[in-house]
Amino acid sequence: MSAISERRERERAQRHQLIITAARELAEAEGWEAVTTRRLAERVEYSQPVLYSHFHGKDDIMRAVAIEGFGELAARLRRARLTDPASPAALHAVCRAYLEFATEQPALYQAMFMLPTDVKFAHAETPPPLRAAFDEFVSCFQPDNQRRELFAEVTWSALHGIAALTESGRIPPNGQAERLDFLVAQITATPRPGV
Amino acid sequence: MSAISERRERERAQRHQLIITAARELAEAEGWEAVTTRRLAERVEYSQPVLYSHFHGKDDIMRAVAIEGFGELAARLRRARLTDPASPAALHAVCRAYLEFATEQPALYQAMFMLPTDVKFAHAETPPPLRAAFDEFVSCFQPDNQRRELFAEVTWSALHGIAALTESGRIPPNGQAERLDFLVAQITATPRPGV
DNA sequence: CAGTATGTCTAGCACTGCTAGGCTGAGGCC
DNA sequence: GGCCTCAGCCTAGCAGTGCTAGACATACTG
Repeated sequence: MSAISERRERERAQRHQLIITAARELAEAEGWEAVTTRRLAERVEYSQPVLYSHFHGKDDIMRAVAIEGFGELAARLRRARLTDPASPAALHAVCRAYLEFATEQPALYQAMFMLPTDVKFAHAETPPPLRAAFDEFVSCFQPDNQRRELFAEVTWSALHGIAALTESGRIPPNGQAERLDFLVAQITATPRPGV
Repeated sequence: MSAISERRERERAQRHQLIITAARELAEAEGWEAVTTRRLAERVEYSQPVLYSHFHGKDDIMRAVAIEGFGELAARLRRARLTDPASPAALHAVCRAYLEFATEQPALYQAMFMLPTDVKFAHAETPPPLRAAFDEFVSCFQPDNQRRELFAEVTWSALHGIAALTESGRIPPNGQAERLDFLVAQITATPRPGV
């Protein structure tokens, strides 16, 4: 009984992950509007109700995909920051890594940052990987900087703006490098007094 | 015959606008997911197919709402810029006006900048009001600045990031003034050499 | 071997965007 | 004035959506 239920739980966990992966792949291939419960069920070779024995609904599946993405993003930003930890270079590397992440996996990025969600941000229940990703931005600034969090918040916002407007075709995709260079230069600049 | 068809055309135009306004109000009151063709038809007191004699589909109605918004946004940014045309103050005023616009009319802002659209941005077919809104940002920078467009693009992106992440609850709504002040200070700062 | 519990599926609900086809009433012509 | 035409509108319905109730089968338990 113990071994059997263990095996079942294992299979169940595998299927749980299978659903998440299938949703993610389908979204990446054809966009989130193509991810219907029917198509997803067909892809994992089960009937629709099986999805609902693992998740509360489609939103819940998308949330799971998003959380998976937060972990990957945090790892990627960390790697970028540690590759060149000198102050301005680190920020530049992290920002570039962020934009690359958004460009390479647009559907994943959408689930994380663009589609409606009830994942808590900047809150006690914030998923740790999400907090970790944000902290990578914070760590790019000097520890004695008392406004690091503000710096990080605005940097992240600006990157998200660039990523979101590019992805939806609202700003042209070329010239991304110039935008990145300019953004980092200004964020690390010393503001002229009296403004 | 002429007078009659003129009256008809007038009524038709009125109804066209009525649909746009109803969609906008409904979206603002209950969000875009509540704007269904049935509810919208009920609201304008016609049957569903009438909507399709004015617009190609729901997307087309949302596009019309968005374009209406571009005009209002452009006017608002222009007013803000001209109120205090001195260089850094103008940029600050325009940015604040942009964020206020996004906050006060979240559904309209969504239709303009967040929901999928096929409106052309930075393109020959770009709706003039949209181009005008962007030009308000460009005009905040000195005419001799050869990278004005880049400045404007990044400024706009950063504002959009702040607006989008705030609206979806991904960054907390308080502290918006600090973000605005910081952003404008950095955009107008002189970058330190050699970065 | 009977009974239970678990897991899965079929079928269906209420909704979505959208459209085909019929009806009605007003306009134009003799 | 009376007939015909036609534009405008509506009812009804299609295919698809997320989600669920209830039947069924399979596998474990006493």
